[in-house]
Amino acid sequence: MNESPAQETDGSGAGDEITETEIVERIFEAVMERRLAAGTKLSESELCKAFGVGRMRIRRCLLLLASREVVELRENRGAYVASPTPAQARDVFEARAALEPAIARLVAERAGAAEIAALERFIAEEAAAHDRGSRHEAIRLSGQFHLQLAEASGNATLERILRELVARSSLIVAIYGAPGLETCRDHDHATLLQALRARDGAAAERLMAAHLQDIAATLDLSGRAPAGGDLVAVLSAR
Amino acid sequence: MNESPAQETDGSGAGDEITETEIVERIFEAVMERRLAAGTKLSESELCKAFGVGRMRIRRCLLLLASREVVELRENRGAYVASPTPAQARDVFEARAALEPAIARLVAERAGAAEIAALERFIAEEAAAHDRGSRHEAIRLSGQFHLQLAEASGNATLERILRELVARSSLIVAIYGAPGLETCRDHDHATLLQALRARDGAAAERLMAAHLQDIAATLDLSGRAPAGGDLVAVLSAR
DNA sequence: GTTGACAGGATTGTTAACAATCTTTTCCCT
DNA sequence: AGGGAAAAGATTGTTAACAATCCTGTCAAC
Repeated sequence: MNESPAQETDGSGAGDEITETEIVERIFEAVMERRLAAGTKLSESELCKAFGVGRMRIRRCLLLLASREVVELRENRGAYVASPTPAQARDVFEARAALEPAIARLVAERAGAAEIAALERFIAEEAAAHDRGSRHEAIRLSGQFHLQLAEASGNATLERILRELVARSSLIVAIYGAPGLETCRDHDHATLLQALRARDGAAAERLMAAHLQDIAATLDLSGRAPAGGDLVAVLSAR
Repeated sequence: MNESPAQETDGSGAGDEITETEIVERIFEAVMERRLAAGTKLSESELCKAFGVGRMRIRRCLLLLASREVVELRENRGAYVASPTPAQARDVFEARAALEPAIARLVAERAGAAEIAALERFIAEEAAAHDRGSRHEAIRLSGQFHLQLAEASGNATLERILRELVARSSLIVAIYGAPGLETCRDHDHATLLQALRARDGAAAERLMAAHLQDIAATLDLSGRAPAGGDLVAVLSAR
């Protein structure tokens, strides 16, 4: 119902080529910022037009996105933005609970002053967006903070893994989260940053664990998956 | 120099189709079992013949393997089994240090008796292979134990992530490990299993962390990456 | 004898057409 | 009028040919 999911800003000019990595990144961002909702169909021809590339390139991108479970590939049906099941939602937050406290500790112990300063600017933006009431911006920055932290850890593998988990978390919170609580509490981020500034790895680890648990606690995973779920179960429930 | 890297056992019969997931899995296993060494070229035509599928299918598989950094795709040069750099090696073991203790705790707290029994059988096989002196078998089972543990955690996301990390670890140990210490000490695995049987999550977590640290300690990451590395640096070193 | 360029062969990357499947519309029958 | 089957259209999956790049072996020049 919206316009093209992740459109080019330059009007299909015969300018420079876009890299497949950039396309994947663009779709990742669109998912994280909630411009692409779970279950949205990603038609090949539309994506070709949107990015101005051939079909093969798009198919490669969709395969890459599917390998990270951000999109779902259905046989002869096409690509759809993933709709995580309750079990998958639990898996994702369990994985984050394992990874992110360790990441926070790494950052506290080894990140440079410049990187921590960058995180501080980030939090300032986040708070400003929140006060300003720009919901999309707040959601974007909230997720981005976690990614920025992973980047500051200096571990490319952890960063890549977390990118996947954060994108999927965005879908999960949209589906199972309480309405209105779609962003991390910026206070949590600020407190965590204090521990980082103090180089207190143990505190950073603990605060991140608590922060993730708070987020997971706002989810209601009791029901069945809404999108793509069992229709008869949904209808027979009332 | 060897025969085909991961050959079909049924002689190219017009039997049943092989799935792309299975091809990826076969190559993953070949890497984990050291039948495919770091830097080995994976030519498309050879893989097509080996698995009896078209080129497109193979290219998709190579892209999936590249997305997990198990193979490296060089522009116009083809696909090669990845040769992790020292920095990547550090990243991989840092990620494992974050994930696997948490996995061990999950298994201790929630795995069924049947799954723990399966792990016990595994360790028995491992010890037998080790005593028997069948090195390949020992390496295979040693890595497989960690995967089996992830599977027993009941978390599909953690399992998938760890599969990637274990495969890459196999390459890393082959490159940077001390010769002869290419397998986990089976005693570590046995001790860990005791903690799992006792449902002692904290102990399992601690033992796994120590186990991974032991493995990482046997690596020598001081030099440059041998395969694909900077040749002048290697030569000017002596 | 060694170095450089050049041509031939092989391999990878891309494009386009074709085949198969799914979705939607239309039309006929009850 | 409602339901269902069949055809038309659209979308995805696959195959094959083409173009571009790289590697190898040969030959000439210094």
